[in-house]
Amino acid sequence: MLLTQHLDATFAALADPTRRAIIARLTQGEASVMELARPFDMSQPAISKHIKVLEQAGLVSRGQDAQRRPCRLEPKPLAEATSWLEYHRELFEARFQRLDALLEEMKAERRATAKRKPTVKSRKGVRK
Amino acid sequence: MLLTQHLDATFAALADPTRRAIIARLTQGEASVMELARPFDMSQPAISKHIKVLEQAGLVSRGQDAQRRPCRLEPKPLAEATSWLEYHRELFEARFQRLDALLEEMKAERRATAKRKPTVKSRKGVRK
DNA sequence: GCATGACATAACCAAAGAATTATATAACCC
DNA sequence: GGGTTATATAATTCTTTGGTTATGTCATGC
Repeated sequence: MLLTQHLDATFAALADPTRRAIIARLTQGEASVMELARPFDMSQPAISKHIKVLEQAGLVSRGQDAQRRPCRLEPKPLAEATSWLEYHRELFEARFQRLDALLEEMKAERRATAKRKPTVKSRKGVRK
Repeated sequence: MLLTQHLDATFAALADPTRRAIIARLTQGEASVMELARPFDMSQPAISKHIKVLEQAGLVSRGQDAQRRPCRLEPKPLAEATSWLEYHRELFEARFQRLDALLEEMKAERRATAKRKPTVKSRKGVRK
């Protein structure tokens, strides 16, 4: 599967509060479906479905322990999601620093050429 | 709004490839709806809807420039999402380190009490 | 004032998602 | 083997989502 589809599945899985709570629980170690279901006011099949979503997104994998199917957290998709966010946040920050630099530059420029002519029209929204 | 609802909205917004592409574009600076729409084989209203989703999640805010409504990226929701992921990844890692320690401990124990009696039943899936 | 360009809104549709209840499966325990 | 426990699957319902086309709005520029 492509990275973009991974991310689709991962972010979609993370978009549900029940599923995030399940993930949070699983950071503390493996748990069976029943254990995961306990805190929620929700039917067992509903929890099973949530787990299936997490599993299909690769966020969770499962073992076998008698009748139990213990769930454990898989770090990779979380890492991919984090990585996407970090990467774009950095791009954005970099842009901001360039903007800062540009603003400084413009300020200097303005000092140099002060009051040559009035600005034509004030436009809100800085455009590239 | 509660943090959990923020996260619902943010992750849901991030779960769509078109919206992630829009975000990626916006790391490079503001853009109008038309500019954002250009790369996609999709109607303008479709893009407007995606932007509305991003806006309602707080990921994007908009200015006014004549008839244009330039979009810019808002870093806060991205930061919140990243923070949630980082936090839980750390919890998970910590757990892993404890598990490592435990495994070491058990290994030592096993060396000390070697072959006292055979294990009762092999159970797959480590339970807490 | 009127045509144009940029965008939003409305009405609609198909597909996906989140829940339910009822039922099946499958391993254990006596 | 039969009851119990853990979990999965099926059928159903309701809502949300992601797209469409058609139309409305509003600022601009001639």
